[in-house]
Amino acid sequence: MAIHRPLARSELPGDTASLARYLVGKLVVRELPEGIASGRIVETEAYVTGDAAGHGYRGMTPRNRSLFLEAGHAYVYLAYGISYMLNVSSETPGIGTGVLIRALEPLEGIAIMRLNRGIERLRDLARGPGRLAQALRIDRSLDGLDLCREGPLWLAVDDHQAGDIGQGIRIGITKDADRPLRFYVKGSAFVSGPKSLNE
DNA sequence: AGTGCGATTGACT
DNA sequence: GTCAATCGCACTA
Repeated sequence: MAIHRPLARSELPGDTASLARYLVGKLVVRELPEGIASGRIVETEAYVTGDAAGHGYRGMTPRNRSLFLEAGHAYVYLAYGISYMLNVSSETPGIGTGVLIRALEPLEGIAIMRLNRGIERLRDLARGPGRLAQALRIDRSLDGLDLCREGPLWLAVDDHQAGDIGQGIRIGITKDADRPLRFYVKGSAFVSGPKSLNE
């Protein structure tokens, strides 16, 4: 497998929804003591300015401060006391917006991911934000990390041709639930969510 | 200091 | 299909 070139901060689209679409087809690369684990992003969601569903909606707090970093930093939080969620901060410093990475197509380090998840089935290793974080052993210790440079976790380009990208409503939220801010690779078996939303 | 609630998952009917 | 698990944290007082 070729060396992974990190995404340059300068090439990230400036607005959150555009970044969410842009990240579909890019790579998430995780360096672990056992080796590299990586996957292709197949599903994202944007949490934009003025969005009641966004964690930055009510201003900065100890939990969400990473969301207010300049674009390309990790915001990791624990959902439902059970699952960690990986987000990429977007826009300019002081703006609390970001992109949730919801699903990956596993590429490298699949054996590592299987161990981290405790399951075998390839399709379920990183299909869903909590599963993805578990597969890559992502937790709050990675919160605030710069994802535009090599390190324990980063984003990289992929020369693979991305398939058609669909757009629709986000999963699992109750506020501002009708906004079409979810992006996914049409027809991918590695996308989460109900079949009716993945066509 | 107390309370209620999730950007989910997996187990179960 | 339904539903409980589980806990950090934002919010109220």
